[in-house]
Amino acid sequence: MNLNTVKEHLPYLEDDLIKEILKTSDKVNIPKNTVILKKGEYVKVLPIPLSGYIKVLHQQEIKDLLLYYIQEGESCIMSFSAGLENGKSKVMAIAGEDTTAIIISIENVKLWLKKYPSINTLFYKLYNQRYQELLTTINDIVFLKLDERVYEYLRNKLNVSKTNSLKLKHREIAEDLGSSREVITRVLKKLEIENKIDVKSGIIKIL
Amino acid sequence: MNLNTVKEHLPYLEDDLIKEILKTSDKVNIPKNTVILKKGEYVKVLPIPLSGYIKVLHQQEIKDLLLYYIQEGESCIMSFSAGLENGKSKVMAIAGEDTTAIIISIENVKLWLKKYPSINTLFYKLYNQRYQELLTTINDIVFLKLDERVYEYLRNKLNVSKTNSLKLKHREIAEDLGSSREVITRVLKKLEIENKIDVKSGIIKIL
DNA sequence: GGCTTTCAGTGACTGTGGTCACTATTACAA
DNA sequence: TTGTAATAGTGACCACAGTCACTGAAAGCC
Repeated sequence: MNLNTVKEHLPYLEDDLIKEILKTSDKVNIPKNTVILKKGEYVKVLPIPLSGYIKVLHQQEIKDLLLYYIQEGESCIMSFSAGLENGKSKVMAIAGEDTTAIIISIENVKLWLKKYPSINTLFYKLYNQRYQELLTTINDIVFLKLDERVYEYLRNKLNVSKTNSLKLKHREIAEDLGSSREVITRVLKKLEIENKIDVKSGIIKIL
Repeated sequence: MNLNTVKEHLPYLEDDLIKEILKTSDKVNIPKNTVILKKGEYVKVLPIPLSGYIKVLHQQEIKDLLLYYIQEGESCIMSFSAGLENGKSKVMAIAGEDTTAIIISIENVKLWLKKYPSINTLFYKLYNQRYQELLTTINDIVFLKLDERVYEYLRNKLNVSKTNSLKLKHREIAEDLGSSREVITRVLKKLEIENKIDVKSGIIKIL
């Protein structure tokens, strides 16, 4: 892994900092569906995906709810603040597909915050982005009906996975949206009849 | 307004910074229900309440939805990031009661970020707090039934207003929760029957 | 006092989406 | 190929909460 590869994903950071990140951090492969962080765990590291993406879920006893995706060059900034205060995570993070990521220790981030103030700018940017995404999530939940929510979910997922079709189990969609399988089946059928999506042998396309 | 008064509310900041805040920022009185920031407006100042509180709402065409309160010594950190990037606000801020606040210009904050790195720590703390509150809000919306949501809303409101009873119109509750008046009437009656609250001539107490 | 406006209370009705119970289909391994 | 598990599809049912159309009660004002 060289400087330019990382720079491509993290254009906001200065070279010295990237060098230091490379020196002290590991690059790891995370298979799809690996749990990276559980609710209640102490946050000790910060993963930054270079390929693939990470799903961040709100975790309740019974149901989960997808909050947002962490994509290339981003980071779960929210667990970072938890990390800074030695706090426990309130969310769960799972690899959405096979993902390669840089793993940075919170301790190092603390050092870099002092040495490289530019990192603050990046963090504020990321905070802002996450906040926007959370607002969108709230908006969808409160104001959209389930069929619209499913549609938005599919569009978003297509965007994040950089493909033009999705192979998803109804079960998965239901879990991400905090709904139930049968209902998703119904909704998908409805969307198909309305010519908003196309489903052929389990592969969903948006029209 | 002297250094100690402010220090009391903002214990994380160093004296020099507080002095500079005092020198360059105004203290203003904001009457209840004054709109401080609308959705879509550019964020130019950062209000920090010294007494009273500010309600932050998600604003949709028809309905609003209460996101959280900004209390003494806190700040709407989320509009701050919007401010940093010259962005527009995604939320609406209203004085929840008669409020006194320090008004800091974003331009000054930008300067101070470089001069006083300690402000970053404070901001991360606040970011984290807002994030937690948003998560709680999402949680309540998705997983709680309306009666439980109303109950949590009342408890929270009591906390924020530092009183032990609330004089609220059903209308107001409905607006904050994105529901409708009649439904709130029904729910309050139910909560009363269940001995969770007590309502006497429009004044609500929690039991 | 009466008059008007605002707020609260109530019953009837409805749509959405969650649950249950079951069948049909597909995928895959022995 | 057949058996088994996983996934999808479907109809019946129901609870929650939103809407409508009112009536009743309080509050404010001349």
